[in-house]
Amino acid sequence: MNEKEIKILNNLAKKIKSKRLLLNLSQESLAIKCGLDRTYISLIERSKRNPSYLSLIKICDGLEVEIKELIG
Amino acid sequence: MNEKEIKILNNLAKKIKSKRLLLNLSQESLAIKCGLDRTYISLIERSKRNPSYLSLIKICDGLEVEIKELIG
DNA sequence: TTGTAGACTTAAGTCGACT
DNA sequence: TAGTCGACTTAAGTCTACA
Repeated sequence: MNEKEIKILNNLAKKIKSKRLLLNLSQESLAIKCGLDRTYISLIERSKRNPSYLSLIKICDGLEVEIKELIG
Repeated sequence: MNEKEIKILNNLAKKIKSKRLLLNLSQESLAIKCGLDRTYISLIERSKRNPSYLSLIKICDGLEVEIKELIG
């Protein structure tokens, strides 16, 4: 994983976390809405994981946003 | 993998393939541009794989499109 | 509430070879 | 040129538990 990729994941992480906080959701409640694991949400928000396309979509659903808002 | 998810991957696959053909690229030449394996491009175009976020970005780079064009 | 760690299962992604 | 297969390595994603 090179510098550019790390930056991309950092950017995604920040957006997910800020959207989650806007909704006043805990990592756990977001995880439940997404159908993903809480520890996994934690990893993503710290740029430790490169989520799959389908996982990204689940997270968008949980955050009630369009994918475009997370990756634009 | 449920029906909805299969549909999502089918949609992605179709868009990738059509963009690739627009550029007159073979799967192999796209794979080289992307830095991914040819057999993997083949799998994605047949909806057999759920690519990671970073892989999606590589594919967009190879296809010279914005991500929004593939997932919109 | 979140981070982290370890152990685990499944899937991503590579590679070589053949049709 | 593209599909497929098998074997392989790495990473995604889950789960329990604790600071």
